[in-house]
Amino acid sequence: MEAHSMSGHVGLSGEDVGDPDGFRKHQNHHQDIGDVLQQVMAITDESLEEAQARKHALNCHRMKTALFDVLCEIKEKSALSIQGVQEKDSPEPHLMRLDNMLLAEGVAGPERGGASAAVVAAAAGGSPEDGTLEHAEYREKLSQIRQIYHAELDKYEQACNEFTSHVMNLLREQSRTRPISPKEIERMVGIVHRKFSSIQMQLKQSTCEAVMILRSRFLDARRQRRNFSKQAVETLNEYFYSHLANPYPNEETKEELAKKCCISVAQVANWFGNKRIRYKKNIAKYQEEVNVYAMKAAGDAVSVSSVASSANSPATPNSGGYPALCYTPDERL
DNA sequence: AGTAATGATTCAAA
DNA sequence: TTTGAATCATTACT
Repeated sequence: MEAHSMSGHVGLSGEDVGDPDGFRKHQNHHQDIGDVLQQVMAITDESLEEAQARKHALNCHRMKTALFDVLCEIKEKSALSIQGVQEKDSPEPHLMRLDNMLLAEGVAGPERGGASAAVVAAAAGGSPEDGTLEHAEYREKLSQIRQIYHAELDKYEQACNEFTSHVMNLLREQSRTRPISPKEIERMVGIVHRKFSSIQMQLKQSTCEAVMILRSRFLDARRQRRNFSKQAVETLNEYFYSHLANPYPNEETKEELAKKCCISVAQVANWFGNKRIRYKKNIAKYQEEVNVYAMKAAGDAVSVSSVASSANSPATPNSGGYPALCYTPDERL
């Protein structure tokens, strides 16, 4: 009687209240289900063998199909909420950036020579011939990073696959006792993959950092500075001091100077940038240079005019110590 | 060795 | 984008 009243809420919908047989059956079922649930709840406290045995027993239980149906029903109802929590597939712009960078640095993607290193060297304004020798060590280190990167990546891939198949086996096994749709398995696999890809991203991140450090260590142009030739400095100074009022060569002039000095336009721009600020900072220090180049310019003018007008003018004083070969007319010999 | 000179880079401002 | 300013890292010199 108490059982009846206790479980009244279940029996309310039943039309079999007056049916003793049906009632008995119902009661038995309730007790049965209670037992089964008890067993299920206790399963975590048991040893593995016991649990396996219990699982087997449950699978063979006569109520199993009924339980399964109940689970299916519950799942059906909660399916909506699961559908609502659809995983949003974020495109991961950060990951894309890392990938692109690794590809650009030659860490990811196909094996290749020091193409990127050469490009970087050229962009930095170095002369093209100094590339290969200086970058041998760089390439070696880069390939080390590359090797480690790929080894790690493979390891992660393998671990991911192992784990995925493990999870899938587990789910398949579980699908015997509870309803699991392929979609759910797919979702779990997706979660696993995302976890592993986040680990991969860490690897990519640190690889990127390592490459950046390596790059700044070896490819930084400051580390292989070569002074310009005397002739180049001469040419640049000539322009600078003869345009002291406005030492800002336009693009065309820069190109011209670059060609004359066998350096890049960027280097010309650098030189003028440095020269302007350093001159301005300490004009007194550069006064001597000002005089030297002023005299030179004057000397040039005289020399040119003398050549043009009369071949036997008084010898121009070669005071500045500038290379005579550039200015001495051949007819002098 | 210590220091000055020098080419390159970075970053803010115009 | 270009420039100025500060700074870095190397080379040249004493």
